[in-house]
Amino acid sequence: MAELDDIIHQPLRLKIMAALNALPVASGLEFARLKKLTGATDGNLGAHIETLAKAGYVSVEKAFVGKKPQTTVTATPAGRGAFARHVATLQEIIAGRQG
Amino acid sequence: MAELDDIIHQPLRLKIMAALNALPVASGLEFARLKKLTGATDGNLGAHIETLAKAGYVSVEKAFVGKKPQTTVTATPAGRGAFARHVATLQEIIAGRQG
DNA sequence: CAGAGAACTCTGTATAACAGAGTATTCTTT
DNA sequence: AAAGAATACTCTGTTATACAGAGTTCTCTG
Repeated sequence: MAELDDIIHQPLRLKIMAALNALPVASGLEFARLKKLTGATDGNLGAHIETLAKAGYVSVEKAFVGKKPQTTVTATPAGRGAFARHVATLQEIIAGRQG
Repeated sequence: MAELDDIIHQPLRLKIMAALNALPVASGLEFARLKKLTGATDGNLGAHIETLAKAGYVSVEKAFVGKKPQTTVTATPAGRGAFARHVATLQEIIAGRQG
């Protein structure tokens, strides 16, 4: 049976990757938006973003916008590829193909 | 964002539920077949089946067939419902609907 | 410099996945 | 009856990690 990507499979990270993957290539989401979207505490969210970044699935850009710091997270091509494969594997399992 | 079913989300249990869900209602799979399908060790597989049984998602029937013990696992209506909801939630997340 | 806001980093707790060892049950063979 | 084989557990110890919340860093404002 097909193997799922452990990095992506965790619910919070799956949500992050799905949200980023739905965006046009090379655009991202801000930390605050992701926090609202996922409902995670900021410590926890930061840790998961780091896990994704270490895997090379997202890139993180920090900047000051106006007077406030802003972190933007963007899916990398590798991240989009891994997400697509993960989804394909999920669909295969869900469909009940028992090969 | 929609919440996933923790019981079902775990990879091994997802595979078990998907395999059982694909069968005609009221038919099940034997322990040995599930073991082969998932690649789990028997201790681990037994533990996951118990978790699913405790949640009311599967029923477990033990019998002797010929000279050998045989355990058959079957998805309950509740299990099928939970699986369907879980899949719907997954699809929603994967589609990137950020509501 | 005090204070505010954003995004961390760190720490401790709790959960739980997993492999592998040992056990119970049943039948077969001797 | 005792030994052995097969199936499916149950138990144990290790390891990983999710998570909340506290404390920290960085920048700008007043």
